[in-house]
Amino acid sequence: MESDAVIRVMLVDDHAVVRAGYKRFIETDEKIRIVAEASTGEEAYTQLARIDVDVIILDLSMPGQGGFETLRRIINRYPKKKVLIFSMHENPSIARQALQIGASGYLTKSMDPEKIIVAIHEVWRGGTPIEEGIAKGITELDALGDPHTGLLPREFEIFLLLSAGESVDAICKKLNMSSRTVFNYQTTIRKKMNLHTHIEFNRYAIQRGLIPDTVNSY
Amino acid sequence: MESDAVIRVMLVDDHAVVRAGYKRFIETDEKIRIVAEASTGEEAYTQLARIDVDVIILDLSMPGQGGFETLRRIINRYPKKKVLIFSMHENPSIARQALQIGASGYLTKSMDPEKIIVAIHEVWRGGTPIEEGIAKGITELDALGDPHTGLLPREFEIFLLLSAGESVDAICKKLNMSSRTVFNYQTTIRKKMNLHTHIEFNRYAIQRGLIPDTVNSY
DNA sequence: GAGGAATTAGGAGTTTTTCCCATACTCAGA
DNA sequence: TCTGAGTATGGGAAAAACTCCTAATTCCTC
Repeated sequence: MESDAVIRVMLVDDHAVVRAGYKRFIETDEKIRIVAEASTGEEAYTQLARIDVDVIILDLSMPGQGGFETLRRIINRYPKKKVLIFSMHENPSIARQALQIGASGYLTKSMDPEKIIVAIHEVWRGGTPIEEGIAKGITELDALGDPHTGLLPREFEIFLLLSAGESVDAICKKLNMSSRTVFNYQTTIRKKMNLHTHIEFNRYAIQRGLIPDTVNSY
Repeated sequence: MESDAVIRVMLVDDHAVVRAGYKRFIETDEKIRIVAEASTGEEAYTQLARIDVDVIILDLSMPGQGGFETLRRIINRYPKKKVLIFSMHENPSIARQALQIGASGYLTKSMDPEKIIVAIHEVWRGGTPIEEGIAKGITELDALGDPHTGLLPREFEIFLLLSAGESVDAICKKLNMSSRTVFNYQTTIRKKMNLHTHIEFNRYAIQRGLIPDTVNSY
């Protein structure tokens, strides 16, 4: 990787409008070229087999197999590639989990557009650009130790899905795993967090901003 | 309003990157001009006092006073202005609510970028552009009516308890009845109301104010 | 490359839930 | 008073959801 080579970037975001938007923006830097785009995790994964990219810019909230699962698979199969999370979630717990899985950076959609370009360069140099507010939040979280911070990455992921009201069936389809596994995760989550019903899951998650409040947040 | 005048548009979206993105895109149509931008509802409202705009493109999910509240205020103070909702939520009941408050259209971020421009023109001509899938969902919702009015008194009572997060066990103790009975009620409620999980029970009940919102009520 | 953490899942048993009844009570109207 | 529609209650049997224990596999780290 020579320092003056062009960085080949893939954009993964399910909102075509949004993607089209920041694509133009990013391309104003001539050291960066968008060589691939995808609107689902599956599509992204397929494209990676054909197209050689350096940095993947990944939105976490996507239909189908979600952003976390996509991240996990990409990291697994292509450990050398840099995945830069570009999410609308301002939540440190989410960022923390993504970084733990192996993301190389975490940006939010509310940040200054200019900084995305800077971050792409930084990530390609081996850095880990994280939005300031988020970074601060993560260290605070680490200091506090909420019950959910004791969950393993996979447990946390399943916890979020359950909290959002997804059925075990839907989850095991989404993550391609046996229902037994999901049931087992559910049980350990219940024990670790001392939450009993799905409604309690939901309340907990909403209270900490881990999922949006479907009832009131619009 | 002459038909060949330029349409003055304001963008309200808390994600700067996203806004910057579709701003460029929309401006490729020379009949439309972005004359104002805001990243919060409050900011949008303030700007409206100074800047004359025809169409407001409003994202629903925003921090602070949410999108709904912003919509309500704008409609209230400036009933002549067209507000076009541009949301990532594919949910018909959300769209229904927004239109009921007075929005002039509902688009989602997953739709084809080209169509936004078409929709802006349509809204300015007095139309009500609504994404196809969403429109279909709304008519389905309207056809259904308020499902909980079809519950028998006892069913409704148990529905409320379940919605509040009480377990079947707790309910059968509280009401002095066999757990089988409560289970049976639960099943018929699920069928009558077409709600599957307890989280859905909870959301439904909170949305209609049938129970207090434990998460946000303090 | 041994040890530990994380992920996945099977077996076996328990609990919850559905589905299809049956019974009993109430109350309005013939 | 009888009748029948609507409501309230729950049993039996089967299915689905769930728990708990154990184990294989991979992956990471020292």
